[in-house]
Amino acid sequence: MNELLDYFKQTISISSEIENKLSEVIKEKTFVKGEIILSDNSIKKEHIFVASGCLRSFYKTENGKEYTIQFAINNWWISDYMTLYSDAKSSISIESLTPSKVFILDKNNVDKLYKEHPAFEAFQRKNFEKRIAILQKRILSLLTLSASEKYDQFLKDYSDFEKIIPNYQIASYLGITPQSLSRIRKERIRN
Amino acid sequence: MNELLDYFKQTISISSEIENKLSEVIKEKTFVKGEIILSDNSIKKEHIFVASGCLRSFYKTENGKEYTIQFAINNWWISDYMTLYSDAKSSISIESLTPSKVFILDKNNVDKLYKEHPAFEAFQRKNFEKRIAILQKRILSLLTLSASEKYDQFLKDYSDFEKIIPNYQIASYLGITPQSLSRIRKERIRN
DNA sequence: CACAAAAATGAATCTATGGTAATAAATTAA
DNA sequence: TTAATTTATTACCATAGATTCATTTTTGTG
Repeated sequence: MNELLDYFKQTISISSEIENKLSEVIKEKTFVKGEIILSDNSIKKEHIFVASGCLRSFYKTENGKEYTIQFAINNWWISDYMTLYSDAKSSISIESLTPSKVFILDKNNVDKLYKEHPAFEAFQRKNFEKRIAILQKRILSLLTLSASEKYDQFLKDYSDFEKIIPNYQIASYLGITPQSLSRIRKERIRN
Repeated sequence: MNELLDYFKQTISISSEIENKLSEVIKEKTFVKGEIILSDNSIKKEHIFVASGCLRSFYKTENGKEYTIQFAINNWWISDYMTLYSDAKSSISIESLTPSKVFILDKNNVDKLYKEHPAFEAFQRKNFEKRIAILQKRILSLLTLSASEKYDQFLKDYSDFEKIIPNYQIASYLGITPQSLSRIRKERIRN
């Protein structure tokens, strides 16, 4: 059972020839809760597809503070886009918040895939368009919203799995402290 | 003289047949300083390429506050990505900060282009990768940096044309008030 | 279960940045 | 050039959210 192939097949038709090739380059891995999938000193250029479980990508400052870039569940991609697509050396880690199963694709293999199968390129181009819109929206949120409003937005955007994620990580996604988030939550219970 | 064609030709080879087709769908427009290129109630889905001058895209809240999403000069793209690529109705405007010359491509025409000429799709896919890395980087800046540090980053990222942009717009890009920016600048002169 | 570790909450300051308002400087228009 | 308008600066007070530190609650493990 390969959820990634299923995911592709939802949108593009895949010949058995392509399917075989894909199966060769897709690496399936499973992780336990808390396990690190990609560490911040890695130079690996990989695309990560989540089949099950919940993952988180985050940046860690010199003094140990963590900032969450993204959460991801079933059928989401999560990767270190700065390492993948720019020369900026980033220090992003990806960890598994729950037991998880992921499929990992090496950048080189994906690049080959684009060349050999234009349908993948089109597929990915559309994916990227969606991602750009999402990132843009997040930037606007960060610019315009208060802590409480950002939390609202988060609850809406991640309603599917908000409950799995510890509050201190939600706070690190919103750019606020766990204490602030706690205060906001308290306020809400009152009202 | 069509700078957009030159821009394409830097990366992909363009037959005279494609060139003709492109010339048909590329609309050249010039704007004076302060002119609005795309207004926030427009539903137009357009890609905008800057040939000369400096443009700015921004979001305006109900109470009139402006938040700058992006600046763009020569050979940059600037568009309302949320309108282009998601159903989220956004209220983004694009204005010309200087006299400018731009090329406008309708979304439909671009989509056709992808279908008919895979090289464009590949080209755009790579563009999008870069853009994703840039947006990711901005999100990290907004999450981790102080006002002063964000200003530093801005001066680095936009060093080419920092001087053209009024400070109150820089402030709106950083997510701070003009007064705060002024304070930061004063500090720097002192030191 | 019981203990240890991690996470969440709470309360008391502190501080960076916001808001307001007045003035000065710069730009634009006449 | 001058007047009008826009932008930038300054100062003073207000406040959202940070920081610090203690306490409680939850989660994980032998």
